[in-house]
Amino acid sequence: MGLTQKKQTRPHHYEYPMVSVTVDCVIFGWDSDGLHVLLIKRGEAPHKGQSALPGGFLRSGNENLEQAAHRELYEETGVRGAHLEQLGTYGDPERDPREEHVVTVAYIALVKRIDHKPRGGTDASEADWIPIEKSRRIELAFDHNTILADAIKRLYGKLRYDPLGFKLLPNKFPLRDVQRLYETALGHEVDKRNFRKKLLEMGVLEDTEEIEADVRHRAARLYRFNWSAYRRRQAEGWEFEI
Amino acid sequence: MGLTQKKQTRPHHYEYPMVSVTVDCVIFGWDSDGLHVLLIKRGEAPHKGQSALPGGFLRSGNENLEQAAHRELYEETGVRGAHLEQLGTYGDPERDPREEHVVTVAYIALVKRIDHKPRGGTDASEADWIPIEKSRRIELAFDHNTILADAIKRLYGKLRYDPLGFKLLPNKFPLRDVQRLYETALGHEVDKRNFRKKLLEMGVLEDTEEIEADVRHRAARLYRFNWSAYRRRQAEGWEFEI
DNA sequence: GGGCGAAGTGTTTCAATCACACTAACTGCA
DNA sequence: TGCAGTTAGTGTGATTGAAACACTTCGCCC
Repeated sequence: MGLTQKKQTRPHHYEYPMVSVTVDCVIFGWDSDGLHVLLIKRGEAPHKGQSALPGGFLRSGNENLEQAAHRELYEETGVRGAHLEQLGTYGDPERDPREEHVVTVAYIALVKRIDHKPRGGTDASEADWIPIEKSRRIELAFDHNTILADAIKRLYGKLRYDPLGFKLLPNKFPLRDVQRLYETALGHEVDKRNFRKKLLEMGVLEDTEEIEADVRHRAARLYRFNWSAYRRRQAEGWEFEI
Repeated sequence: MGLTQKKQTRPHHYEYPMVSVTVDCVIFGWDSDGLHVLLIKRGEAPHKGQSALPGGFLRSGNENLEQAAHRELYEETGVRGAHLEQLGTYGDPERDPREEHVVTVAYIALVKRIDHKPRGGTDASEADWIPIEKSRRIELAFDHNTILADAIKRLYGKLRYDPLGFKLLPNKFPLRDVQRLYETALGHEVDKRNFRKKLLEMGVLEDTEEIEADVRHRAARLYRFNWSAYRRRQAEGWEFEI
């Protein structure tokens, strides 16, 4: 298909202005210092120089929405193969100052931060990991503050009954980090013993028999999330829940 | 704005074919004989004559997505003021056989069936309530089987922790109907005594002191869902859950 | 080797859930 | 009018899961 133009007949609604479709990504990353979101500085108008969610136009006819999200993710931030899920679609006619009506499909992306040092892409002059609470106070381009708030709400809500959090943590992690992530999502502290007991009794964490390095205190054991054990238990009717 | 054309500049992606945006609605309705979904028979190509979800093109520039969904709902089925929530967006280039790339934003609509006798609109030669399990076996136009399946899954999942079900039931209902609705959603039977106890202890149902009429057995008391009591409890941190 | 910081570990109490069966009310028909 | 049929309405005890709670172990650093 490539750059070939399709015939542009529009039988039902030729009387309405053109629509453009973009995809935007809310990219979450975790490190020992908390949950972060990846924001870019816009390199082009509109809102040039302002912080924004990475995203761009759908290459219509050539790709589906999820492919577009993966592509934009890579082009703007160098992130590949992230876990992606659709958040929602934002289509207020006034949400984008450009001439045409721009409807955007927002995705949540979860990446293991350790694998992804951000880099700017063509559209983005820079990309930076911003701590989640700080990100809420930055004035973003378009309606990206709304999208970001919706994404955080969705992520926090979903973590409780979906082991999505392990897409954020590195492959091997101490239980402490799992607990911190859940404390962030739940908005309150949890009891260490109860938390560890519950988590380990699920039977989906594997002890790697390794311990963390380069810490200046007693080193913790590292665990790994066993996705196939998880799917097996799930198939038997069990459900993950924190 | 109306029919005025906006200038059709497309700075970033002029090399790609035109995109059209539609909205489609999965309209759920309940009656004593179970959960139903409203389907239309398409009056126009493509897929003329085939069953489909009601929907149509976004009047770009003039309305936002939710307004479009409300409008299509009314135009095609006569349903007004339904509870609407966005389900997701489907954008595979091959999902619609028409020339342009048609991206559709799907909505879930919950209506009190008693208020809405279906009628066909301009695009639809007829609209009919179809029992939910039967609807899954009908071959629908476009990718509407996928959308319908996603909608059912979402509805069933959400009913458990959101009192959404009461948007489907009439204003006054016997507890039996609530139980039936939840049994449908959960996929298994529940114990009557435990169910009633849990529901009533929430303090969000009001006894109307009326009983149902025209039944050939002992008539049940009718209850009403008290939305303001619900919001009050919710504001105190309580959460609805079945 | 003593102090610091975080890891790791069980038991008891309390609250929620689950399992379970009979009587009451109304209708329709003989 | 009473009997059969159908659904409404009601409480208790057993089991399970959740919550509260504090001390010892380990390794590093000075």
